[in-house]
Amino acid sequence: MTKAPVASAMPSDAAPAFRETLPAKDVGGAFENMPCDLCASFQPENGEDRRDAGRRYAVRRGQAIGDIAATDSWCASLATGVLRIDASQGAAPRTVGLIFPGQIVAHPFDADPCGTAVVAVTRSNICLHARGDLQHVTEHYPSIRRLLLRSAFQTLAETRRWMLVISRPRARERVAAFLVSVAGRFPTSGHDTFDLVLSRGRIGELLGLSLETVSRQIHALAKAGLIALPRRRHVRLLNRSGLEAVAGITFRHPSGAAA
Amino acid sequence: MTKAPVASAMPSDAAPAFRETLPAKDVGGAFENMPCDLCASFQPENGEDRRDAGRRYAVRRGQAIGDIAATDSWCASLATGVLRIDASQGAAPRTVGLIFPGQIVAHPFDADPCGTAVVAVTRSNICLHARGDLQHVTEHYPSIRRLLLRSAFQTLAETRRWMLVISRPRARERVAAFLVSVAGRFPTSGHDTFDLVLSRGRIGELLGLSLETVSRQIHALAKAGLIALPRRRHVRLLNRSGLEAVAGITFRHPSGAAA
DNA sequence: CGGTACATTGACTGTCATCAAGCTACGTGG
DNA sequence: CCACGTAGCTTGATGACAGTCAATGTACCG
Repeated sequence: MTKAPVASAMPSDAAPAFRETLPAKDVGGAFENMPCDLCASFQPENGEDRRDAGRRYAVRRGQAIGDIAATDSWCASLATGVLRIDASQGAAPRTVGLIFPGQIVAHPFDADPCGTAVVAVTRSNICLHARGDLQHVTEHYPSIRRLLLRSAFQTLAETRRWMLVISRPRARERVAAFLVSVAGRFPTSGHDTFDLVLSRGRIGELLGLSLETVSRQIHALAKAGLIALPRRRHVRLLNRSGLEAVAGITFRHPSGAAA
Repeated sequence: MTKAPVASAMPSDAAPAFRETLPAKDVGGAFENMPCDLCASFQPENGEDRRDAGRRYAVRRGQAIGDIAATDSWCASLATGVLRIDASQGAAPRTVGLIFPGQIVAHPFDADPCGTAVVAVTRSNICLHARGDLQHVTEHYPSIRRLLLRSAFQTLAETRRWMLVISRPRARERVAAFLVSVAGRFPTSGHDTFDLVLSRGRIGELLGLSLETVSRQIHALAKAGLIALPRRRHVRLLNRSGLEAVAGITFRHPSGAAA
């Protein structure tokens, strides 16, 4: 959690457009004014000032949210893109979770137990509340506070569900569970083809497998006719229920396409 | 999360003594009036009514907190004893986490994603906030609210740390990490001997190992001179730093003995 | 056009799950 | 108090599976 390379663009006003940490040309205007879950819950009729809403940023692939926030305490709502959570337990950082659009990711308020960093896996648009801002908002805005608390417990429950996946003895089941989980996350995946987002190595980290095993299992699932592999990082579901049967779990996400 | 066998003793007043779900003779008076973390944070000087504090219960071994609360939404602070969190992802319930004294355990506010139950591993004393109570308290008591939010993120961080442990390829490391973790939890363990709390089988669930492997690894650690096994479920640390080295992690818990 | 990061494939070894049998501790009831 | 039953634990043998090492292959980047 270094705070060294501060994002190039610093927030200056509260207009609801994504701030840039990218060259301006890379920014699609599509997400400007798009309300994030946190901001959408502001209730002006209750005297809540919309200008206290978080500041929006476009985040580069590989960029850490912590660097943008430039404080040790922040919270963000993900509008588009995918983030990953890396935990560095002393040694090499390992990916321990993913954040998909609609989810809220909060960085521990006081102490960071093991050094976790939140990094953009793809180009992402976030709505960020930095330290002072966040404190002020959670004190005075019950709706935000509720949402944050609820999100925390939801994330906790999901993490526990992942523990069940990871503790499976067979690699096949874990990989299948990962695929089902990611597939269920993409609202855009009407046509059953989706981006795997992570490299084989990072999938391995997440599942507690070696990258070779991940590769082999993905291809084994393809040979079994459950999925197709149009590109290296893309998967098409040929038999979703079959895949869920292998995974032993049906992931159902509140937001996004039904699993 | 069945709500069938409601605890025998129902809360009736707000006196700060542990309510009984046990025959009265089994109740030590030692914990009466002992403040739980949640209640201790009440600030009467700010107009917070201490009578809104949670109700206290002594919980039998094997009893589910959900049965006592008799609602689908509650939160409890553990004074003494150990609780376990069981997640039943469709099939057989598996233990996915432990709760030690000083920790707060909250049951999801609205939806329970995978059916998790919180069960007493040993005889425990808890301070329980049930549904309506909880909502009222979190609305009107900033200190409680803060504590709850903080606790949620802390638990999340710990759960993520467990993911790192579980995803280790070697069984030896996982078992060692479990021992180090439990050892660090007991404030009473000044003499380095502690109760393992869980059966081999449940440890296996938690670590994603078979019970036979757990047994073998524990004995292997004993043969290596890192621990001694005075009784089946008791462990004495002979070489804590050596054990931590095998585990690859030093667990440090905010409350309880230093790791 | 070369470089780099990622992915695949193969061979081999170590570890762990599984099956199976016996053992210990503990509680219950005769 | 002892006999017995059960649940949990230990120990062994075996085979499948996943990690490791290594080499090759492929896409994407400048």
